[in-house]
Amino acid sequence: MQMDSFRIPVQQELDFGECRWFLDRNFDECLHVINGDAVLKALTVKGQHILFSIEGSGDSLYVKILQGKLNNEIEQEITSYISEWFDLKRNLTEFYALLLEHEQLAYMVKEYRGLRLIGIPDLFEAISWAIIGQQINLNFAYKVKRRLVEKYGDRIEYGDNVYFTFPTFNKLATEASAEDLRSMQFSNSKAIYLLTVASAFSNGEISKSVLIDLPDQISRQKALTSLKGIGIWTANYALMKSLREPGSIPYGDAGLLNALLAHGLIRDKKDHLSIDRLFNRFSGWETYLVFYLWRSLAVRK
DNA sequence: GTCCAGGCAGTGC
DNA sequence: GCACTGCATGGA
Repeated sequence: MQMDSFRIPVQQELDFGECRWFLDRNFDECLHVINGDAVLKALTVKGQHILFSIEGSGDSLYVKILQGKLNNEIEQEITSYISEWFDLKRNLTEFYALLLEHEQLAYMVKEYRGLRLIGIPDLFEAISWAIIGQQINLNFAYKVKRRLVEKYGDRIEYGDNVYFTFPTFNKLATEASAEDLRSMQFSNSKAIYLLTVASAFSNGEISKSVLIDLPDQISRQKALTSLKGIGIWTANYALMKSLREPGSIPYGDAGLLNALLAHGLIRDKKDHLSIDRLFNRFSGWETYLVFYLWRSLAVRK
């Protein structure tokens, strides 16, 4: 019998249930599916359409290939994708120590322990998702993303369901027009932003490795914000989710500000002093703090 | 009708 | 550099 599965050992503290729950949060997510204890995801790996499921089991993740052929190369690619996605290599001890020192936030250690900062390994996807999410509520943002993904992403059918991958920049750069995006309820400007970014990726002007090769966070930020439609929020969101820059705070984020208000950590949304002071206490862990604050906004069913 | 949502570009100092 | 203003698009 063919073994289409493998395990990824996890050395760090991980509560897969917490992560899985965050991946859903009652939103209409189209890029993965929660099925019982498992998370199902489609990816194009080395040109091959792969559908896999992940389950947490003790000190490892159990990955099963549901569609596509497993070989060493594919296993490596998927392993590194999952490792990035769930930030499996980071030791959170220091972050939890900092949280415990904070009166209003200490509870998070107990509540959310083992929740990893869920990332978006594909930089183009991270930026696109940020652009879609600019200044609109998340429910609507997920709807728009679904339309985009269902039209331009790769599809994999399995069982009674269809699974999608995020569209490639080449596909969007060559096949999508502003009018196409408008019909999916992109605003005029966002349609332009997305196409601009797609062609910037397409002509090699920007990519994950281009950014990684830059000397520091500031220059990465500048490289991103030089593109029309990418402001500080979008740039830092992408750096946080895709490059995992620990200090890339998505300043001005509506959810972040609401969470800070809800915890009584700022007087109002312009209380920049308190925000800076808080993040200074979490130096090196700023994005983890942002992520846990976002987590605090989501309500369990 | 009003307010808000995981903002951005432009302007004025 | 910063604060403020207009703008865009829906949803509650």
